[in-house]
Parts: sequence; C-alpha cells; structure tokens
Amino acid sequence: MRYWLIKSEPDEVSIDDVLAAPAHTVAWFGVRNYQARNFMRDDMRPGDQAFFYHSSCAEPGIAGIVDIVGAAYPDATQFDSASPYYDPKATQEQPRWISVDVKAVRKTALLSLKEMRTMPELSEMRLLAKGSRLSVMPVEAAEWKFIKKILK
DNA sequence: GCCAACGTTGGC
DNA sequence: GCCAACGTTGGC
Repeated sequence: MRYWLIKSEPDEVSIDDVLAAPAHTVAWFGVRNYQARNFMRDDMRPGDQAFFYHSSCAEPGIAGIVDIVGAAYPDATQFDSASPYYDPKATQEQPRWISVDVKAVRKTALLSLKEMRTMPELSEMRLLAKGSRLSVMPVEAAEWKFIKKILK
C-alpha cells in the first residue's frame, strides 16, 4: 500500500466535484508526462490512498483524501480529437496514457502549499522540491502520517 | 502575465 | 546522440 499526491485544477475537477459524483468516484485523467504515467502504471495499486491537491488556482494546496479504487486503464481523452488531451500518436491498440478511478474519502480544510513550506517535517517532500511539477508523485509514509494528523 | 524549471521535438 | 528551439507546468 502506497501513498500519493495527485494534482487537479479545481476549475476542471475539484474535490467537491469528486464528492458530488456517483459513488464519490471520478476518472482521474489527463496525465501527459511519462514519469507521472510510469508511477501510475508501475507502482499505483487499487487500495492506495492519495492527497487530492488543487493546483493552478488562487490557493494551491491539499484539499482532500481519495482512494485509488481500480486498476489503471487507457485514458479515453487521448483518442478524442476534440479533447485538449488528444494525442494523435496514441492508438486503441497501443494506448500511451492511462487513467485511474479515484473515490473521495473526505474533503479537508485546505492545507495550503504556503503552510506546507513552513513545516520542517515536510522539508524533504517531493512536492516542495525546486522545479517539482509532476501531477502524480509518491508521498513518504512519515509525511503521509504527519499531514493526515494535521488535516482538518 | 511572467518566468523558472523542466520535458519534448527534430534537424543534423 | 547532441542540443537548440519550442512547449508546458504551475506558483507568484
């Protein structure tokens, strides 16, 4: 069982949207970075948990906790020429990008990026590393524990 | 809107 | 395989 942080732009899909969805579950799609994809493909498993992070917004930070509820499957948007996530090099036979379904465990009070940067316990966190911009990244067990404890 | 830090593409 | 040019992410 592993821990993750996954990013979403709340203008696209927020933690409220996940909670409002049937079974509190949505497809988390649109990853178009190989390193991020490889984490999903190789290391992410059903039953893993993730912090749901709001990015590219007024107050970026952790906004909730989700479960990974199923195995990865081809991201449908790669085949959709009308989608901004369309990838002309992907084929049905050889999909390039994958999605997972995530289920909201709960919404939390926002733990902002700014606050996290002030916490010595999180100084080694991948999210806070210079130049870090992966949309899926592992979270160390100790960091997970610490953050979970302070999340309201 | 700016820009740092990456990542990707494609000519050679 | 190198690397310049270009594109993207995402905080600010």
